[in-house]
Amino acid sequence: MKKFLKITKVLSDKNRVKILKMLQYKELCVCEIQEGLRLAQPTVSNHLKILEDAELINYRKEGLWVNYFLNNKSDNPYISVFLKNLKYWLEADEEVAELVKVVPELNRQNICKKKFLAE
Amino acid sequence: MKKFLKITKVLSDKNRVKILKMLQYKELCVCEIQEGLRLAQPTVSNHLKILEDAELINYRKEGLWVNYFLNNKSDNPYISVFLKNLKYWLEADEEVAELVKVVPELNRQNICKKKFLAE
DNA sequence: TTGGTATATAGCTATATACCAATATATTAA
DNA sequence: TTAATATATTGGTATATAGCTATATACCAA
Repeated sequence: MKKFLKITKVLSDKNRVKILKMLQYKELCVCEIQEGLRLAQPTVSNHLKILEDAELINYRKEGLWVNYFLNNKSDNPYISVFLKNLKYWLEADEEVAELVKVVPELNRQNICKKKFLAE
Repeated sequence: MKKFLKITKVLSDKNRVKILKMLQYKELCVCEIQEGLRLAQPTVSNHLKILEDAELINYRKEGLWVNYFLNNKSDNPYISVFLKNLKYWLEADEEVAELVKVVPELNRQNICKKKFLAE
């Protein structure tokens, strides 16, 4: 029961679901997700930690960047079923469609450069 | 997105999931569910309202009793998929197994009589 | 080492929610 | 109508959580 509730609770937040939808398209680092969601960086990091703790996503480090990706190979049935369903769920959602449209264009160098230039 | 989040939020509470598992076996009135969950009656009513608002369950009135049942015929894919999966999910869960074991024995007359005699 | 940058953690606040007791409502029987 | 009973609603409290700012950590380059 605990495992099931953990997944449903994690999936009951709009921004976490959005992150999962973004990650369907490619591995993303924190700043790219932040750029997509327009949230404060610690807020994004916290959501990622929650998703990772629930084993819905994993990450690999690449220098300063931390790349997050979907845990599509989980042997937890809740996780695999949810992730599979999410692949086609919410595709028609306006907000999600808007969001994933920009995912291919997200570029960490540009984003970080933007931050730098903003000062 | 709203519809999806409503379902996941509703399903992220242990007692609400337990109610759905109980209703797999038969239609139940509020006092029978209360007897199974050992919660205060208003708490149970509130959970039922939340489940009904999310269209995961429906009810029909039968005199003083209100019988709740699963909305297995929903055309909302989130609802139908979740309810279908729940049919076999959590069957091995100890707490759920313990709970559903008593469902066939729940008897509204006895429960209400118990309440009466308890005074 | 030091400086710079991406991410993580800590601490706080505002809001949401699960629970209960008390009360209100709805239905039936007398 | 009045009494009895099953359920719903209201109001209060304790806990959980999503967001933020400020700060710490991790990693790379010079």
